[in-house]
Amino acid sequence: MSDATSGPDRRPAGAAVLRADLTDAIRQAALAELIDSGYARMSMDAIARRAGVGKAAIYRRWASKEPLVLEILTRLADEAVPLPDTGTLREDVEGFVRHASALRADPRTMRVLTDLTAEATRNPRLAAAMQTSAEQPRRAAGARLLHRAVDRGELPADLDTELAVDCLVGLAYLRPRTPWQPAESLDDGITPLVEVILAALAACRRR
Amino acid sequence: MSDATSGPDRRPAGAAVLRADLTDAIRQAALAELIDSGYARMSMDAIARRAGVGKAAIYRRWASKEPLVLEILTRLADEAVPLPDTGTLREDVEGFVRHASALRADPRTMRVLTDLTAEATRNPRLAAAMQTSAEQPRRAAGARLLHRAVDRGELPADLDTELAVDCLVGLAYLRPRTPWQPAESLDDGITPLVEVILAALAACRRR
DNA sequence: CTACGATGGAACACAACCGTTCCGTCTCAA
DNA sequence: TTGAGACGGAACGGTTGTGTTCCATCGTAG
Repeated sequence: MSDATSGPDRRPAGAAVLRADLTDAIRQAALAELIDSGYARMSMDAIARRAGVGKAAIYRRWASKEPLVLEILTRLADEAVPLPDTGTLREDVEGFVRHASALRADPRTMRVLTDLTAEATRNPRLAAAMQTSAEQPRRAAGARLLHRAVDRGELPADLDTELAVDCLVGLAYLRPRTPWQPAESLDDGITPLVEVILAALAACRRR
Repeated sequence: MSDATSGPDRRPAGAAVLRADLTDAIRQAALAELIDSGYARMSMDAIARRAGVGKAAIYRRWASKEPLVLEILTRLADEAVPLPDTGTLREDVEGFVRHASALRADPRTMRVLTDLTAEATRNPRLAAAMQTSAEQPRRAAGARLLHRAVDRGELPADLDTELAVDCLVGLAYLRPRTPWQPAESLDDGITPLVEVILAALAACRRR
């Protein structure tokens, strides 16, 4: 079948091309299903139904659920991580914490995040994608934020960057990882938390 | 059927009682399935197969998968949280961190933890059970540890306990929540982490 | 204009799971 | 000794999912 049209004069053929709008509708429906049902429970039938397409249209583009989800995850990650750069460590940290608590306030994000984290436990490809797409950009943003502070002399020159990033990310994203119950208006609690983070960062010295 | 044997002289009947060893075998098999497949994918058939019992034996004890898992979770939680009490804050914290990093080193625990966390996003009963069984005991242990330190004067009297518990639990369990990749021998990294936690705790003052 | 090929929709065969129901057997409280 | 009832095992009907295949239709590159 592969060379059915081959011959002395290969006519590369007429038209009919994957419609980009459908490709997009499928991606959107898949994300919605992922949010509603989670990775394990989401079904190709439901995606097709939701997108208003035939299942064939999906399988023409992706071999199965996994590559579809991986692509969605990668695309989501490409939406940049806003990196605060206010000129002072305190305000940068505050921006970082605010962004984290905004994540927590969004149940859709929470579901996808915890869901894929769990799934990554059993799926190495997904784990790699999560690390690349979710963890690394945030750690990188944190690291840049810290380096600037070191340059300004707001943090010790012998800062243990790895440990400091752990602390920054860990404390800022602490609550987003425990989905039990309502996103209390963290605005109240942000200032003391920033204070604590600053104290912790100052203690992250090498050796 | 409920009063088929009722009458003037209700004979409370003969014998045949749920066999405790089977009940236990089922619980064990269910936990194994939960670890291997996760909540969403685990099936009653697989549990029965694994336990070497008929499905009827399971449904005689639990109405469905949910109450079965809830019971298992509750029982696991009853295995006490070891609460270090060494007499100094530093050593208590170190014990706390060690226990957390031991959890991370155990892939079975990691899978169940992340899995049920994700599931809790969609199942309020499970969320409540997780909070009661997983979160509260650890927070309570942390709070007691902190109160002792305050009494000894190792922490300020106006300690914001809630925030401090957040920091302690958050920093100690940071890595256990991101399952990507190998449990690096945290023994190396424990001392600096303890140092950071101590600094953070000291900064958790009220107002 | 033409014909290539993607389209939505439907149906396919196959598998897994659920929760129930039926067996014939065996255990144990009364 | 008796009989209520739990036991393993098997099968049930119904539902849901997967990935494939067929169709008549329609948009479009050549």
